[in-house]
Formats: sequence, C-alpha cells, structure tokens
Amino acid sequence: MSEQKRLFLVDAYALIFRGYYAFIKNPRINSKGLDTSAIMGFMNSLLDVIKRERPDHLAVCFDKGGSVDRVEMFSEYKANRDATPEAIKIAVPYICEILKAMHIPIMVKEGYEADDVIGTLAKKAEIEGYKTFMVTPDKDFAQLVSDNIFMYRPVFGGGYETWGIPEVQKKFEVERPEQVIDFLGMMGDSSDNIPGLPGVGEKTAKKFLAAYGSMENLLANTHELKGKMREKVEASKELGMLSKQLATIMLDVPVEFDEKDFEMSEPDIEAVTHLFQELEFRRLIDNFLKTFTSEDTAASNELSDASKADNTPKTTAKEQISAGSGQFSLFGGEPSSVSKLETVSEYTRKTAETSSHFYQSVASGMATKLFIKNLMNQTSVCFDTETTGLNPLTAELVGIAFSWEVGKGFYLPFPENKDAAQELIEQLRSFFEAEHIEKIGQNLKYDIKVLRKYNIKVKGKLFDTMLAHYLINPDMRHNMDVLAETYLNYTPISITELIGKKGKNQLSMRDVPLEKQTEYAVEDTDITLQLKEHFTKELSEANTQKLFDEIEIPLLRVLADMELEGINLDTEFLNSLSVELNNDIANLEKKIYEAAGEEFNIASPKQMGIILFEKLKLIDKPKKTKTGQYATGEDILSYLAKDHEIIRNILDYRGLAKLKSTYVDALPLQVEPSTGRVHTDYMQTVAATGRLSSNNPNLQNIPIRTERGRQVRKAFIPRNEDYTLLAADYSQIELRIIAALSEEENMIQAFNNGEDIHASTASKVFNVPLNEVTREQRSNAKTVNFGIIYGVSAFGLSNQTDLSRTEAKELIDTYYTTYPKLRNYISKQIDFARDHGYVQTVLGRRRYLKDINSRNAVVRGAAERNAINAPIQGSAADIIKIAMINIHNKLVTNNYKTKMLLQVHDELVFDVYKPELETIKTLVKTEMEKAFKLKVPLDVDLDVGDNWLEAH
DNA sequence: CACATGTGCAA
DNA sequence: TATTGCACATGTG
Repeated sequence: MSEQKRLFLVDAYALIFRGYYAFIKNPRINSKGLDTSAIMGFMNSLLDVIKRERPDHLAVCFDKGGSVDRVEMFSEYKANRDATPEAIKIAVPYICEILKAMHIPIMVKEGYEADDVIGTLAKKAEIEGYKTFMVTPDKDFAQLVSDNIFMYRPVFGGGYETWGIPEVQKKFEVERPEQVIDFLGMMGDSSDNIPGLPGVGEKTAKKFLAAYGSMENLLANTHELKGKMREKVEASKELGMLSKQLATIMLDVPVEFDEKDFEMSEPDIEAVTHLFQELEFRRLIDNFLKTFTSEDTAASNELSDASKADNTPKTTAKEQISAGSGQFSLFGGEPSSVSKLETVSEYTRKTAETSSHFYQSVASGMATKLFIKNLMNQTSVCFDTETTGLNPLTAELVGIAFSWEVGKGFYLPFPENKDAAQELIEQLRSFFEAEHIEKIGQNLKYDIKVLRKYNIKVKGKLFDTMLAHYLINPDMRHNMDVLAETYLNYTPISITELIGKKGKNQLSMRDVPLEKQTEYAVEDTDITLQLKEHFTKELSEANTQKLFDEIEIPLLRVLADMELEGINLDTEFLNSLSVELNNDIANLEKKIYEAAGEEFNIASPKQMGIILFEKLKLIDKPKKTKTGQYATGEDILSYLAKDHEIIRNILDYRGLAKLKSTYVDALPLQVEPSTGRVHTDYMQTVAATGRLSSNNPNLQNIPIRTERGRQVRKAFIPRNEDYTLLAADYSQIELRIIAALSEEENMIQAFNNGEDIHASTASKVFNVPLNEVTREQRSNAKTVNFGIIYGVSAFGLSNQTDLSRTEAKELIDTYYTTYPKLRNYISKQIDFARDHGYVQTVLGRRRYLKDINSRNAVVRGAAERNAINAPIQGSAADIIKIAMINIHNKLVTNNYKTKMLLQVHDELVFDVYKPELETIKTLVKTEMEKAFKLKVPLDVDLDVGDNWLEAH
C-alpha cells in the first residue's frame, strides 16, 4: 500500500438508523428512562471503524432540513417516510456532543442531504490526492465510487466490505459506477419515494442498462421495446428523467475541504468518558479507552481473523462414540493447551472475576459411573439436552450438558444406537428423578418433553431462566443469546455457527465434532447457571418469586403433559370439507372475474385494490394503507357490500379461502405421524400480559363465529368411543375482574344476581327495563364493555358500531356515569403506572410501561391503554393458570384417565373418560371457580359433546 | 430462501 | 384512533 492519505466520511443518519433498528427488539433504556439505542448503535459503529482502520482524516456528515432542491423537483420526495422515531431525535444532540468531545469534525449544510455533502467532499479530496472511504450502508453511494473513492459498508452480522469499482460493476452489472444513477432512476427507490419507471424492477433495470447504458439512451430508443413495457416506458419519460435527477448525488454543495480540519486528533478522553458515564455506557467506555490508548490494534484484528480459520481435523461425535461410548468430554482444561480454545479461556476469565471460581482442569476419560456419583452429590445442577431436532416427539438425544459450578461443566455424548442411548439414560434416571436435586435450565419444557420420550420424569425443584426473565420483563425477548448479552456481557456460540442456517445444508447436531458440541452445550449450561444468580435476585426484588415458584414453574410441567398428549383430529371430515369449499370457491371466483371483466389474483390485495378502485371505481376516495396501496380489508369492503354484488362475492371468497388454507387444509398436515394426533406448542413467555400463546398449529384461533367456520371444530374429537370432550369456560372473566378490582357496586350487583352483563349494562345506560333491552342496545353495550377493557376512545367505538362519533362519546359518558368507580379505577391505574413505571396483576405479575410519561400523545396513549388492559388480561391469565395447575394435580394424583388437552385463554378442553364424566365435571367447575377469590364470583360454563363444536 | 405486508382468525 | 396473539398468500430482495 502507498502512503496515500485516507479520508473517512461517515453518513451519520444512516448509521444512527441502523444502530437504532439493531436494538429494536430490546431497546437500550438507561435508568433515567432514556432510550439510548440509537446513540449506542452509532458509537459502536464509529469506534469500530476507527479501531479497524485508524483513519488519519475523518468527518461525520449530517442532513439538515432535507434536500431543498429535490423537494422542489418532486414534492413527494421522501414524503412516504414515517416520522423519525423519538429515540433518534433525542440521539442526535448527544451524538454531536460526543463527536465534539472526540474532536471529530461534524459536516452539515442546511438544505442538503448528507449524501451530497459526502459526495462533494469526496470529489474535492480526490483532487487533493486522497483515498476517500464513505462509511454508509446506503447503496446509492455506489454512483460515486472511483479509483480513489470507495464505499465502506457495514454488513449484517458484523464486519465491513469495501466497494471499489470492480465490486460496483459486479453488484449492479454496470460498466461505470455513474450508471448506478440510471439504475436507481429506472427501478426507483421506495424508501426515498423515488418513483422510477413503472413496471421496472431490479431485473429489468439491469437488462436496460446492459442494452442502452443510460436512462437517456433508453428513452431515446423506446421504439425497440415491446408490448406493454413499451407503452409504460413511453408514457413515463418525464418520470424517468425526474427519477434519475432525484437519484443523483449533488457534487456542488458549498462546503470547503480544508485538510487540516479533518485530521484526526487526540480526543478529550475525560469529556467523552463523562458523557458515556452519563448515558450509562459501561461497555462503550472500555471500548473507547481501548481504541484510543492501545498501541497495536492491527495485531488484534489479525488475531481475530486468524482465529476464524479452523484447521483442526474434524473428529465427529460418531467416531468418538464408537471409540468408547459413555465417556463424557470436558469443557475446560488449561488455557495454554490449544489456540482454538482461546475464546473459551477468555470467556472463563471473565466469569472468574465475578464468581471467584477459577478455571480448573479435570482429568478426562473419567468413567460415566464416577461422574454420576459426583452428580448425585450436588444439590443444584444446570442441564441442557442436545438433540437431533426441534420436535421433542421425534428428537433423539445427542448429548446432555451439566454444570453446577460457574466456569466448569461436563458433556455426556449419546450413542446413535437407540438401545445404547436408552441404557445410558437409565444410568441418569436417579439424577433426573431425584427430588432433592434442583434442576436448572433454559426452556425446561423442551428438555422435559424430550426426556419423557425416554420414559424419564424430571422431578425435584426447577428453575427456568427463560421463565424467570419473562416475569422480570415480559416485554423483552428471552432467548439465551440475548440474556447472555444483556446480563453477562457475553456472546455465546450461536447455533447457526454450529449447524448452519436452516435449509438443505443444515447439519444435525450429531454431525458436529464432539469438541464443538461440548463447547457449545457446556457454555449454555454455564451461562444458564450464571443467569440464575442474576434472576433469583431480580425475582425477589420485584416480589415475583412466589408467582415464579407457584405458578409458572408448576405450569411448565402441566403444559408439557398437555402438549405430549395432543388431540385427536378427524382428518377425513376435514378432507370432505375441503372438497366442498373448493367447489364454492371456484364458483365465486368465476362470478368475481365476470364482474371485474378480467381474471386477477383475488388473494392479492394489490391487484384487488387496482381492480376495485381504479378499474371499477367503486368509491371516489379510496382509503390507502401506510405503504400507499388501496386498503381492501373487511371493514372497508363491508360498507360497499350492500351496493355491489362483486364485493359480497369477494368477502365470501376471502372467508372461504381463509378457512380452507389456514384450517381445513393445514390442520391435517399437522398431525404428528408418530402419535396420530395434533400437538400444539404452548409458548409461556411470549404474551406480555401473561397469557399463553399457541403454535404449530395455533389451536387458540379455531373459528367459531360463522356457521361455515365453526364446522372446523367438528374435526376435534375424543381419542375413542370411550371418551368424550368437555369444554369449560369462564363466563365474562375479564369484566368480572374489572368490576372486582374497581369495586364498582353497580356492576358487582349485576354479576351477583347472575344477570346477562351486557343486557344489564344496556338497561342501565339506555335507561330501559332489563326485559325491554333491544338487540342493538345490548350489542352496543357489549361493545363498550369490551372497549373499556381495551381503553376505548370515542373514535374507536364509533368505528366498531353504527354510532357516530358524537353518539359514541355520549355513550361512553353515560357509561361512566352508570359505573362511576370504573372511571376512578382507570385513572388510578394510570397514576400508578406513572409513579412506579409498571402495573401489575392480582398475583403481582408486572408489566413495565416505559412510555407512560412520554411527551408524545400517541405513544403515551398506547401505554395508558396497556396500563388498563394488562392487569385485566393478565389477572385472567393468572387465574386460569392456577386452575390448570390444580386440576392437573388432581387428575394425576387420582389416576384419572381423563386428560386436559387445550387452553384457549378462558377455556379448558378435556378428553374425558366417560365413566369419570360426572366426577370430572364437578372437579373442573369447582377448581376453576375457586382458583382465585375476587369480590365477584367466578362462573364456569360446562359443555360436553362428541366433538369440540358440540361441546359448546 | 428470508422477510415485509395485508388480511383475518381467536379470546 | 381498542388488547393479546399466530398464520396464511403475495410480493420483493
């Protein structure tokens, strides 16, 4: 390399946005409630660039006031952008201050975009003999690439790629980088709202460029094009030229390139550290100090690259096992041993600091029996099963990892031979079934289900880190990688690193070399063990220990049983339903095509919108979705249904197509061949309110409201003729909870009297005797009752009913006059949330509401609705969870043949052994009604039938 | 093949 | 401009 001077120009907003969205699932919020995601993301990238490249000249470029020229050319330019997120607006002043303290120049010119500033500076620097690197992910910059100007582009998953002329040529299939402008002009750019040529996407644009070289040349030769494409392009010549102009980065921004202004100099370390401290960026301080004080960073880069190369010969687990099955391998050993262990030794050092346990080497090749003897002496052990797949019904054990001391662990590989594997697991039976040994794990439901297939029941106290974290902060994600990063500041080996992305080439865990299996599996148990320490403390600080030990942990075993049990499905019935639907759908399709005058894809909202609103012009001012398409949702179309047969047919078509694809055809495919039943997976840590969710398949949204839809329920049947289905559901549990918590006497009375609550509400609100309430009145009252639970507005209510906005508002006012304490309760909840930052359920399940004091009314409003809804929905979830645990206990201890199969938020479904029916009916009703004592009685309806529809 | 979008099913 | 979810088909990269 020459000694050519190097200038780095950073596209600030691009990196800020990128940083912000990188944290979107788990925003970084500091103790003052400030969302620091954008600042942290940006600073991480900036330091990363400095550390890697050691630029001698550097500047950060911002936009200010948007591009005056482009908006003048095209008023819609960037008009489709969502409002900048609050966290980013807040971030900018902080970032500027940090840059000042770092003595890094900030370049900004009112009325110009950063692109233009960067472009102009890069060209000027080129004249001065610089090599310029434009630090941005934005591909538009490719147009500026030359022999001396490069893109330095962060890539997903870390690292950077440098785009010079060859890269741009390859990427865009152009000869010269300037042609990128033509390329963008032709295909448009939806993020900047550059229109482009209609019907031209990436593929066509590349084709045109290869043939014509430029937009101008294409437009001059449109006669060579064919058919529809010719028409469209010829009609859009102006649009094409405009698009090209919009995509062109300007090179005449009035800024000077004075090289000494751009020279890197020593940062004001104290000022930067102070700012980082204020923002609570502990890791960044370390990172910053390392970047600016360490002598040789290039060396460490080489090391990290070099460590990626893995030249160790691969020994597969299979080979190891055949060499001596039943041996376990060790995680650990002296760090001096092999270079490959470098990452491991570093990791152990880190944990050693906080745990006082140091890395220990243990003799390898210890006999399994000796290991188990050791295991049985522990009081608390973390374990994790490694298996051949994700389906616990078919997954085979590949190995099990164990840890009981931080920084140490063991891995026991399993033989592929089934008898041999069973023999090995038998040796561990005493451990898993030991009541006195606490078992720790991450997502134990999975491990418990896998082991159950080997006829092993996991007994003793449990601690599940995923469940613990769910109670600590239900709104976050709870996978182990995130938890390790958040709480231990450590990035574990990812499963993708081990077995690759899913697809044809994905490996099975069995194909991973034993050494890697060990490292990965034991790392997980080690981390889980450490997380437990954290979470135990946090659970007790939040007063949720009891909820954890008495609800979520016991429920985990209940759910494991329900999932393993599965439910019987009448697939023949569904298949015949599918044939019927097919006929009806085909008939509707024909009618719709006739009315539309052409064939199109009815399932495509895009095509449908164009047909309805451009071709048939059914409305003057069609509503559009946020992406600019016509909205064709049910709520919109149903207004038009009475005037247009095509709309009625479309609505019918959609209903039937949905039914067929989502339920009738999909469910039979979900029958597990090994059991002949459908096994859903209940997610215990997904819903922020404490509810369960159901997946693969979702059995919590089986249709019931329409006649056609509810037929699907006929397919859910008892296991055989000796059994019948029992459905038990809480009547109005959420309204009972809000009545009880608010102590609203008028509503409590109605429940005490066993009245129909919606009719009762209607009678009070519309001031008519109970027996004279009309259907419409009851229906409106019902809507308000539900609306209250969700935090309704007059607008929302009028949307859901036939009422006008004014009428809706009046109704809400009268409602609150009728139930005055309800309004009180609502404001008390909001106040509580403002003061404490969270709300809670009857069992103390918390939901944190960081936006409750936001200055943005929309954001705050959403938080306020959550403050009302979360305790209600969550308390209902708490209550049914108690009932499930108690019912399950009784079913098991009394050896009933009856099994609990499904939970649908306020309903439980059982496969009842007919001779037990009367006993079970009483048992279920009693346990559900006494699960939690409120100031309002709980009421449970029971129904029995030979399928799920009859049981309603 | 992965992801976003629009739509629609349940409590 | 109503809460919590999951999943389908289409369209795009």
